[in-house]
Amino acid sequence: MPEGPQMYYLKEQLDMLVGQTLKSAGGDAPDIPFDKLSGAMLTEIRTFGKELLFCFESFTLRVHLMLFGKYAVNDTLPRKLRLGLEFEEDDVNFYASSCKYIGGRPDNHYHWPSDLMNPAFDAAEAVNRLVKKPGALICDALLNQDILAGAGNKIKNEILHIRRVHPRSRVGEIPPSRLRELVDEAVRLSFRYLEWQRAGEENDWKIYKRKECSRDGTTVTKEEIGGRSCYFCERCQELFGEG
DNA sequence: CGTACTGTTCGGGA
DNA sequence: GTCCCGAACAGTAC
Repeated sequence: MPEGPQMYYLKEQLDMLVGQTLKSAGGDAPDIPFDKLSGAMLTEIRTFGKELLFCFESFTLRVHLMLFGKYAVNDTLPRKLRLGLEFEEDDVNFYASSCKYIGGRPDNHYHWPSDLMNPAFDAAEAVNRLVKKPGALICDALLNQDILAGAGNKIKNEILHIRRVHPRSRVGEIPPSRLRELVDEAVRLSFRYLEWQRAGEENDWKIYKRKECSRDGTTVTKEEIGGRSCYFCERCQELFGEG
């Protein structure tokens, strides 16, 4: 369940842990001093893009579900435990995910204005980061977590379709105003995605994994560009430059 | 039952 | 140093 909005939703489901003290921690995640964590109080849960951050007074535990990560709240799954956190009242277990120990508070490790769902997100700054990669394919740049933390392959394909930009376009060939539209759309779609989850609704994708373009009915082209699957409409998405 | 996939990191070679 | 590629990780749906 990897894109930013899903992690944000998971944070909401776990917020009842804040204020609780860690009774024990375990798992096979490397480089985590499990024996030194007990007794710490969870002060806050944050997200940065696709990362979930358990913030304690003097350290932070970072969880990234990658492609196949699984978790269970007040429950276990029949597979190898990567990171298990047992609090006074509740517990949470992570499997097949990337879990790391970060000394200190997360503020020293993360640039919050890069995170699409953070109140501090700065769209103009994000456009500037894009502009600095003129030779990159737009479909790659949108997946770069240093540029837009939290954007995944679904959000990428959807915003390119909504804002009518062909995935093979080079960033440097796209007018900055159009880049700004893509960035703003990434934020908008992230929060819409969050609302779908809160409401328990299915995602209403307009191009991703569809057979026909939801706008004009053109057969959707599926092609691997820049190493990831792109779904797009040859008719309504504009190619900037030679691609 | 083979294939694809919401993701990232690492190492090697040009 | 940079860019690009493939491998590795690993669970489930179709």
